Amino acid sequence: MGTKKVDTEIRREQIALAALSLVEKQGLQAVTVTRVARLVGLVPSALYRHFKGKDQIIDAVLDLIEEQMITNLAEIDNPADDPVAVLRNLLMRQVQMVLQYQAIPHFLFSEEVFNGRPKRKKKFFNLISTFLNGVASIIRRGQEQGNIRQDRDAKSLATLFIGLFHPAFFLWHLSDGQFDLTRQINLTWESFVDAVVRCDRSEIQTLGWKETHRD
Amino acid sequence: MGTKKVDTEIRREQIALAALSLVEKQGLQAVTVTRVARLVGLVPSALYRHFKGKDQIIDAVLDLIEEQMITNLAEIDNPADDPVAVLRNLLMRQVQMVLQYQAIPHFLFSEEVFNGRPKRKKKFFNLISTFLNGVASIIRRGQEQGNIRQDRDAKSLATLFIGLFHPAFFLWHLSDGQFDLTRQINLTWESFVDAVVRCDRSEIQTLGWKETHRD
DNA sequence: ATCCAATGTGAAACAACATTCACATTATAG
DNA sequence: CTATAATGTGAATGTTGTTTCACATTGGAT
Repeated sequence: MGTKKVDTEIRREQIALAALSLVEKQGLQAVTVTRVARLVGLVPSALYRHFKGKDQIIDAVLDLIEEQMITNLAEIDNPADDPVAVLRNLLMRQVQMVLQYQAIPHFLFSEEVFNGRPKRKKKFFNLISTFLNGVASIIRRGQEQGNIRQDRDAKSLATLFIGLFHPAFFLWHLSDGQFDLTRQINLTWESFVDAVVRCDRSEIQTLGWKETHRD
Repeated sequence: MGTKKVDTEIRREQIALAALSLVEKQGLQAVTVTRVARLVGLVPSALYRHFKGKDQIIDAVLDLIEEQMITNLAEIDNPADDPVAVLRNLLMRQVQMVLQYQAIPHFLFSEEVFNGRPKRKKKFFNLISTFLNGVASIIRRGQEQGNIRQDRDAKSLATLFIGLFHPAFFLWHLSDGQFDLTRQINLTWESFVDAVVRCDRSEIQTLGWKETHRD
């Protein structure tokens, strides 16, 4: 049948987006060459004009996600703002991003994407590391400004920050949306602030607390 | 070839364990009827004497994991102990468990296990919920005893607790063991204590802090 | 208008799997 | 010892999915 010819660059994007939407609605196993092709309005073999194989389609989807995450981080990290507010903002962005692209937790919690593909796995690990470093540098700025306690390693606080949404996403994912994502995140955020911001802002101004709070 | 006959109950366990070890070493996609059978020393079709199909083999593996998690929780929750110490203990157990059964994060971060299998997904969600409730009840005890601050919801503190190891497991999983799991967990644990235990034990004894620490 | 490269098609190859089934072997109860 | 139920085997079947390839069509450059 006479399907209009479309430039390969556009087709590549269409294909990646189609794959992404399949992941969103039906999970990763739903991504078959046949289904993606049908969604784009092509015949399976046509995809091979634009991608060498299915693997590269998956890679393209990962690239889409990577782009999103990097953008999120970059747009938000304004050195002028209060670092704690920046973190709060970032947290909300992450939630929003996941609600918009439900495919992301599918990928995050999938393993077939990475297994037996060390290169891809490494690339994704690097992405996460970048994100983690970004968060850590925001925290470090907070520590320098005295908004965030200084007796804790910035990087491990960053890991704690990830812990705010990671399990929440997981539970949300597992419960098919039953779990109240926004509410939970708001609650755990408060606890994060408890842990990270100085105990009493009015009393102690510049000092961290060293070991006074522990026995 | 004359393979010795073995009672179905024992075979079932052998098969489940074989599947588990496959998941550990090569991930979920490595679990094929053929491979499991070879590992047990049987022919693929033989498995059907003991399981109705592949799905039930996966279910059996999930049961193994479930058993471990429940046991972990039950063995540790001794009402006589300091709740904070119990949590610390539980955290370490979780780490130990994951180090021993690497299959667990494979399952936790997998989706093909659950997708299109609402029943299994629900069952697993219930397992996690049970775990979460167990943690929450430990926390609640701590709040009653005054070891844990009372101005936070026990359940959301439990979610925060999960956040201590969940992202760490993920990073560890993704980095193929590069990520220093134990170290990270120890660090985030300290922050968790910061967030959850009263600010200064010597000063405030029975009271939680209400809203004094925030603006 | 013609030609050529890019894009699209349909059929077929093929590989990996799960599952079934008729038949073989083993263990054991009687 | 023998009958019988449980367990094991090998071949076959059907399905699903990826990929290849020869051929067709399209659109634009000349």
